[in-house]
Amino acid sequence: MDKYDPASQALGDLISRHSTRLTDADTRLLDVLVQDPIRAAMDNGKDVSLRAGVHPASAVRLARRLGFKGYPEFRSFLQANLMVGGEDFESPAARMAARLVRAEEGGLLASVLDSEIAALNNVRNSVSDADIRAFSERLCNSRRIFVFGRGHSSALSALITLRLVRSGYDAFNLGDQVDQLPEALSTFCKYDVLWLLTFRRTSPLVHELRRIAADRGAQTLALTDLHAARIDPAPEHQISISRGKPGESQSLVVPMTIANAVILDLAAIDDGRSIRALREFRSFKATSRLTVD
Amino acid sequence: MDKYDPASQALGDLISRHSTRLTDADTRLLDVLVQDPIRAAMDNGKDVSLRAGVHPASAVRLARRLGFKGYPEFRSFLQANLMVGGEDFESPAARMAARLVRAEEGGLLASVLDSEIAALNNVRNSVSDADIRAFSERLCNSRRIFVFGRGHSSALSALITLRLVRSGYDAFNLGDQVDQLPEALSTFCKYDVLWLLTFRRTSPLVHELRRIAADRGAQTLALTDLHAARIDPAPEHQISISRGKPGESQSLVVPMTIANAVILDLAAIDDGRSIRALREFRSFKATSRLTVD
DNA sequence: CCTCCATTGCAATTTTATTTGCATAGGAGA
DNA sequence: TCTCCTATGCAAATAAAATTGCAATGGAGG
Repeated sequence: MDKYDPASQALGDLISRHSTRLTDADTRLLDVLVQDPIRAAMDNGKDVSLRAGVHPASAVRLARRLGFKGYPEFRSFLQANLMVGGEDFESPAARMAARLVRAEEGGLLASVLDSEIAALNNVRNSVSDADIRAFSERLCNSRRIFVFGRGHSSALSALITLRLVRSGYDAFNLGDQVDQLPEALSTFCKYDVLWLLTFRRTSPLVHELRRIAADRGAQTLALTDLHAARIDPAPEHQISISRGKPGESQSLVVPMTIANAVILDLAAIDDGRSIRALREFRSFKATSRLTVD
Repeated sequence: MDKYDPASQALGDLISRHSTRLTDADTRLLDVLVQDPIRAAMDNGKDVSLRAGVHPASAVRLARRLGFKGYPEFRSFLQANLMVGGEDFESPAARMAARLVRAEEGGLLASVLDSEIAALNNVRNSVSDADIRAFSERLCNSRRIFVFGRGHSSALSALITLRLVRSGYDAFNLGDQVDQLPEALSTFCKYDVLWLLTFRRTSPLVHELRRIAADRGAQTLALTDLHAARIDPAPEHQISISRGKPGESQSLVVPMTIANAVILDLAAIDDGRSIRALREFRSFKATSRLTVD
């Protein structure tokens, strides 16, 4: 890595240009600032000066000496410099703006693609591997899995169910059998897992299902967006997707991708169960006359 | 007052824990915070709320709802979180090292996201706006639309059908009614459109459907990947996705995104038909007791 | 249609951060 | 030693941020 931290670099410039006029308190402050540019960019003048062992007034005076109107302006400078360098520091907002510009001059497809890509990138900020693992672990330890989604989400629940079944799990798509819901629900037990999918408005049915699951001790996993997320009592684990800016993807791409990650992780932790089931399914398909796929 | 250990609790956890009590203003704020965690950690409550388009008071209230004593304490939490989870910080070298380590020892979600994003980017090379338009024009001029997909694709065909119906088109998911296939097919006519979805292996059923459509003069649209068997006779229009290297995304994200683009384009060329139908559907949903979504 | 309740914005208030006037300490030069 | 000058801390003043009471809004349920 041939680059220095942009903050200390820019600050270094500033320091050398004013080096003749720097006092003792200034030096101690700058030490602290250079040592930890991140904290420096976040902390207020009081905290910084306390850490430097000088009076808050000295922080203000340093800022003015360096040519800023006051301490807040100095801190803004420090913050701006933190973001300048790394390509991964380009703010999501800036990235988004760039994409929007491109979308305007490009066609419809490009703009849809950009929007989905932006949404996927946002997932990095709101979902962690630990979330994925929490889902897959509960699925792995379950006896049966019930998946439920209405509206657009029903397509997703069907897909998830299908994939889980192919991975060797006893999965059921509750959306397929709304008329037999009572029958299915009456057998809920604490070894079962309920996987809810809900975005935007949350159907009362979802609440009812969650309540029943809670009563019978079944674990509930919820994949939702921030807008719809109001399930009570709270699910054992919930992944909430940030809704993004208006006009940004509200498609199922993001939840589907998260579901895919969960199912993939499941294969990594279930000691070959998924792999074996998939292999078996494949060979069955090859020898059977049924044209499934 | 609940305490959260910054080292182990992510903002995402926090959100799911409290998801039952999140209001609309909360959601908008959290969106802003999640989208740009770095700025979020630096900005004060006023700036954040302005960017979220809500009143500063709402920021305070969110912080309290999440269990902090006030906004400053919440911001401290955000800052601490950045440092812990944030390979973003430290020196650039350390940042890079941390990222490599993470990529090697898992980062499952990141790798899934990367793979999907790469696949979406590939679409730019293999699909054009003209392709999208070819699909949407034929759909627009059709009397009825029959959508068909098997296996994983059946989830996609269900979704496409649902969206077309909501956009005011007479769309039918043939996958839903395999047992009534003959009945449906016998009414095929030249004003109908058959939309086929097939990836990897192509089911004989698909060939049969295409043949029937050809016999009866119905137009056929096919959304496939390059691995799918050639359909004979060739569909009136076909979009073939190049699926990347093995191991790269074979999910439905790409075809779903293309379908979304088609349906979006449809709304752009059908003189308000889609828009009106969607509006009507929305108001119907609002006044009806049915909990569809 | 009305009532009740939750949510939100506004405005007033409190709290915190920043700035400045002033006084003192230490150092250089007459 | 005295004077002048700069740097610093202290404390008061000012500005900004955070909080809270209150009222208006809108939606759910009677």
